[in-house]
Amino acid sequence: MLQPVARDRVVDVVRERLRAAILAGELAPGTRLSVPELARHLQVSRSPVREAVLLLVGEGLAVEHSRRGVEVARLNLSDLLELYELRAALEGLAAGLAAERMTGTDLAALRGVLDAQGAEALREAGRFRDLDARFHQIIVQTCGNARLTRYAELLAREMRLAGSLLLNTPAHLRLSQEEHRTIERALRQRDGPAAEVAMRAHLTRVAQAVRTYHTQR
Amino acid sequence: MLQPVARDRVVDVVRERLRAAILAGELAPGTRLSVPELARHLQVSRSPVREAVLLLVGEGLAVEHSRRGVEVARLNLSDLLELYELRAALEGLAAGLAAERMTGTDLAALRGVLDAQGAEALREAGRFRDLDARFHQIIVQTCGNARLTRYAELLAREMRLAGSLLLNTPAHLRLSQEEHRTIERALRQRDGPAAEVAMRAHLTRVAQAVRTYHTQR
DNA sequence: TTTCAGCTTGTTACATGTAACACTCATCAT
DNA sequence: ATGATGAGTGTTACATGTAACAAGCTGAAA
Repeated sequence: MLQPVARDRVVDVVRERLRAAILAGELAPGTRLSVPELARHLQVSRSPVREAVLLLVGEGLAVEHSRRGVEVARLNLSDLLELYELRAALEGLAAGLAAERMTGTDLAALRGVLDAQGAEALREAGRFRDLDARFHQIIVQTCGNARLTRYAELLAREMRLAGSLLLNTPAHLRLSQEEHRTIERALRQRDGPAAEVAMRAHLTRVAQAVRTYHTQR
Repeated sequence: MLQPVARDRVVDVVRERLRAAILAGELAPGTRLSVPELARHLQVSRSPVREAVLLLVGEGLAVEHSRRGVEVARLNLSDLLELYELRAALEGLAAGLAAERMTGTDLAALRGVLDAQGAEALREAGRFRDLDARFHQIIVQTCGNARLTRYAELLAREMRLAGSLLLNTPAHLRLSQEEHRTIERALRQRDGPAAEVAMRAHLTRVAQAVRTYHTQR
């Protein structure tokens, strides 16, 4: 049985490109997303660009000012704390559910991420963050609740807009990795409640670290 | 200081109209949302209709089939259970936060809803459901986490698409009302943890009721 | 200097044109 | 009957036209 081909639509390509550009920081928070300009750059007409931009607004990566255009979302400290608060609830739930549903493949993938992080040591913060994101993604993708997966991924992505508000010091990364190991252990033992608690504790602890770091300074 | 006027854009009007029509059941789940047809009916051009339809997809009220149009979302039992599971986590968090932030006005509004439900008795299920929705809405709107508010409202709305899967018998409504009272009490006493637990228990209990009702039958 | 009308520029929001596509149904060969 | 084929219809996806609008600038009046 062949899959229907479904060639990518222009709007999908544009959406991916814009998303990638935003998350890579090429389109920094606050940058105006001018539809005609983007259309010129991407060599397509304005229609699919307009749609793609509106989709980004729906994803929380951009904000719309009625009749005055769209700009890349700017996150302040309280936005970031909001996001952690939400992620703690959602991913806690996801981890609890995932504990019961994870396949051997999933567990191996999780293990792979942790090992890669170990090997990577703390050489490059960017790569480390990617693995961190992958760790969380695997869990929310195996939780079995499609909407939960979707929202958790949206929140995790949106969070990347916080840029310099995120903590990248070796000490913080190491601690996170430690907590990830605890979560992975609970998942491996199929202990749902423990996984849930560990995940929630992890994210609330990070939130707390962010808060104290940025308010005492 | 005057507010900027910000006349409604056509796309906003259309979005509201379509949303209302879907939630009222005038556009039943599964109905195709043909952009040209809707544009003709609403006497506007296709552009704002197309945008509005895509926004509804983003809200979860409609689903898109690439190159084959959009239709009003159809929810089955497992979708509904997913939604309850998510709402339990999100609104549990919201209730816990709201306990600390509710103003006297908010508490009075909550009380008002409960009283109105009492007066309404169980005469009309539709009206009763509206008050039920309002109860939950007040709480998520006072939680202080804007994103949490937004997602919780989206989920509550989406749930209304489940139509006949929802339980409307007097016994169920009465039990829900009872649980609402418990939640309200915890909020009034500013007991965050109790409010959180009560809210989560309420929604998981309803989910359980829905599950058993529709699987044993 | 301050302020404000008027011009300029670029955009948004909406309208409309159209090629490619997806469905239906009838027709025809097997 | 069954399945392939092609016409016909309506749609999506993309392109483009344009009025109303927002923001910035300039220069004249206060």
